[in-house]
Amino acid sequence: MLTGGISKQTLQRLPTYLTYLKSLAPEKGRTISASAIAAALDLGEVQVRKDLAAVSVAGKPKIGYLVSDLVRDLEHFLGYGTCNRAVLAGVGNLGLALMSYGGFADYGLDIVAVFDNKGALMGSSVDGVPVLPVERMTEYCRSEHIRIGILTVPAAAAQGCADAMVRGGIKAIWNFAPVHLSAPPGVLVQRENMASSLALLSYHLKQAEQGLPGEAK
Amino acid sequence: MLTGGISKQTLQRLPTYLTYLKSLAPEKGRTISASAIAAALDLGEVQVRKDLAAVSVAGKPKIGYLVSDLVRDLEHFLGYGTCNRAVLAGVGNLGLALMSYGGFADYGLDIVAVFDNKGALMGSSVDGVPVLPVERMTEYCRSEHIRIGILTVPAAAAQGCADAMVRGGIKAIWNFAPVHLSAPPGVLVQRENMASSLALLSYHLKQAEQGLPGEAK
DNA sequence: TAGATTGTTAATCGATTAACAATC
DNA sequence: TAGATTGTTAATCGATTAACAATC
Repeated sequence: MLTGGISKQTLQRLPTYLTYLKSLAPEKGRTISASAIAAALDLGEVQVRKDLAAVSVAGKPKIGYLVSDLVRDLEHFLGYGTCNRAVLAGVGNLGLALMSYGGFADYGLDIVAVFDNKGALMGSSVDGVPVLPVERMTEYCRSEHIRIGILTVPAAAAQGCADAMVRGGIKAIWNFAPVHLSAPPGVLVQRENMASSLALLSYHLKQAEQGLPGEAK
Repeated sequence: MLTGGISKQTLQRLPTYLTYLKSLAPEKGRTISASAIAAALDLGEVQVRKDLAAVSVAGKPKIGYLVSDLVRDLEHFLGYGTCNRAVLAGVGNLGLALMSYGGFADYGLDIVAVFDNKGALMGSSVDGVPVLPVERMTEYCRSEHIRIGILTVPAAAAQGCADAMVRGGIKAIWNFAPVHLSAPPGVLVQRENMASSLALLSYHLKQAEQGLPGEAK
């Protein structure tokens, strides 16, 4: 359980509810039951009710939830209104992909500067965001009060980059580099671990193979 | 617990151990203790021992683990030797990023064809991998016995693409599109959920803010 | 031998699920 | 009212951690 009484798992499911609810045809006054949401997202219905109860007061017995209220409460809880400014380090393929990917603006994330050490890029801009030399990152973060850093540099450069971010006052690092980073207490490192996901996929295949012809369960 | 007696969490940690062990200077006969690994990766030492015991016979009291044995056992368990051929659908920024990202070949993944519906791309190739029209994906997967599909198409196209993959006999889908996908039993959908990660980051910031000036914990 | 370190068994913790009470 | 649906309290399940036994 995190501070504030909401579990990590619940928190991670909230954006999924929101995306689903927003994908529904926006009829005025439209309602939906927890069971319908659960069926659409392959979740338990009690779990859906518990998750929603944590962020919304909306549910009405016999009727369900007013979709528009739920969307409003989820967006408010997740802070999709308030913009979090972020910097990104490492303007390679992955960095560029993230900048163009689905508009993080929808999620309240605003990438305001990107940093790299390839001289050729300096002074240029990507999607209207300036590209600056990494040496200036700490100073930039401090003076602009940036609190989120996104790391898409190679593994070998990641810890150094993270340290520079921490010195600049950054409190949350989204790490795409394939290494474990250490950071002082109070700084959250959220790792996007591609290798972990891949491990699940390939283990599943191995099991399915060996499990045949019996049910793969 | 998955089939085969290893928990999902353990499985997800294994690649992290492997990456860490490989990052060590490769001295012949080098050993390492569970406590040292735990300290380096911010894990509990009992957890490390339990995880390693699930995949390796290597540990010796008073001495620790022989790094080279551990690397060998982890690679074997994770199937990094045996190549899993995969197709990727959606040659946008993210698709390109994944193809160039850190060489998935190291993880036993081999992207052998990519699919898109932008006419301009047809017949061309990316990193030596041919770009084909999506209409041919099902047939291609079936005839080439592909079992892994990577989805980097826009949300609106994702379910249709996944269905085409399933018809082609694919058994594991790595989904980067921001939607929940449904798939028949026996087909694993592993979602890379960027919005979930962002939710953790921004919640952490919100808490840190409100928690001040007290300790953020 | 004594001590460091592994591996296992038992206890704790947290999250999910089931049963039920509340209510529109 | 009766029935559908929410929300909560209790039970279950799984993973982590603590205590301890084994061993080089």
